[in-house]
Amino acid sequence: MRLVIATCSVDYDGRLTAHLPLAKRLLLVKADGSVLVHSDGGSYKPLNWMSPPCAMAEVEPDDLEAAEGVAAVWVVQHAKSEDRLRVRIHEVHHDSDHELGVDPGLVKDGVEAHLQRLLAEHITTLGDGWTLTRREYMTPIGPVDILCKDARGATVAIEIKRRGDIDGVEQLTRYLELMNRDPHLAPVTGVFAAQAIRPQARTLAEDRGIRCVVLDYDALRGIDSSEHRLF
Amino acid sequence: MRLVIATCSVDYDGRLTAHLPLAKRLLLVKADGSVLVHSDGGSYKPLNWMSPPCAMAEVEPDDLEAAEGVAAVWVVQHAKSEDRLRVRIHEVHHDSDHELGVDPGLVKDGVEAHLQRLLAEHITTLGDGWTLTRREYMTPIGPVDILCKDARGATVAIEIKRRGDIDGVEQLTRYLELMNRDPHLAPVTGVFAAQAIRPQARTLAEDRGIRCVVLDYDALRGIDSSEHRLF
DNA sequence: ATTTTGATGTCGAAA
DNA sequence: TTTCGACGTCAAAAT
Repeated sequence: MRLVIATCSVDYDGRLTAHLPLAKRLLLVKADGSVLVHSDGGSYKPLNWMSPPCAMAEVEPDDLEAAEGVAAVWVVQHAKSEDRLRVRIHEVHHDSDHELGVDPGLVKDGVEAHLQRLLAEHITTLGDGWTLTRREYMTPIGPVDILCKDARGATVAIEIKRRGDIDGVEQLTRYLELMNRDPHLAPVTGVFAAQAIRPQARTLAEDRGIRCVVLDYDALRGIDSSEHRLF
Repeated sequence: MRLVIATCSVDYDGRLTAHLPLAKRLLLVKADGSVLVHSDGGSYKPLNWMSPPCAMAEVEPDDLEAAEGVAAVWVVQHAKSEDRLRVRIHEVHHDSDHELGVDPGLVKDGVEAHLQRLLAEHITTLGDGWTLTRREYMTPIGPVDILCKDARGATVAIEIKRRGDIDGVEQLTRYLELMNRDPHLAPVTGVFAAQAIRPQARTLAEDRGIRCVVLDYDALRGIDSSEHRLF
């Protein structure tokens, strides 16, 4: 990985045409030849870039560029398309190279899916005598996370979110409206379960007669006997 | 902008939970406090990151971390949510700081918009006697780029793309189907106009009776008297 | 290999 | 401020 801080202008031509006026920026050249142009702000998206597979070549500035003070020109050409990037470097403030090796990669915990599985396996945490009917119960407008029955045998639909927000309550409400129109299922009550429930979401849910449950991920995981240290 | 090459592990906790095992990576700290973690490959998207507004604080490793060889810990906390990033640094291989200043920002040439304006102003390039009805003609499923009439007075819908691809033909087809169900408009024919049209897209379009037109941007701009060197 | 779907999407414009 | 759609979307899963 090569890191260059340089005063430069950049032109991209491909699916669109874009231009970056002369300014001081970070140029990041990765081992696969891809190039990122970053400014000191904004989001993680570079101002301009070239994705792999591509090749970076340093060429001599032409007469016009030389006259404008361009010291070096990078041409980055995509291998499979006509996309290309032209970086005109006026001044280099920093230039260093670093050997990084292959990255082991990101591990994403599917928290919502995991919560659903844990809660389904321990449905009695919602109340004694509760029984699981099924997970991912399909309806015409999408799957209900968990369908179960309470101690009295009444049907309950559960919506699970990592963060309990208004839109999750709205989603559960739509399911409940639909299911309560089905005489085989009605009456169906709702449970809104999340690791954290925002006050507005709680207010809305309770106003609609939906019970709110805050899930303790670690506690659920703790009582899960099948959890024998997977990683 | 601070550039650090370090052997580190990273944990993100927020909308999801994610973990990066110990490896040598680039840590990029921007002036606004945002942090990007990049490996030497992949796309322009970092392995992990924190978007502004956020604050980065360097804290002492706890006993457990110290025992594992952690030399320093960065905690990056988002200002408006519970999202946080924890970077455990084992070894620093490079650390440099650079003053970049404010970036003048990206200039995107709105080529498609420009093409639309130019073609609307020179609609007769499609045929003598053709007349413009309007640009951005609204339908319930979106705006038709240009609506016009041919020499015989029949309505024509034009879809304009920089690159003529299958999906552009599908889009125009949807418009034509809809408009031809309207007795006030029907019959409506279609023109698919682009700077370059892929063979598959041309085949599909012509199979559906849609005329394909390759636009010459420079020629259209050349005949445009209003184009008096804007930049 | 191709299509569809989700994203810590991001980003900008319109309402 | 919120909503909506497009993106140089990208990337993974499903077909």
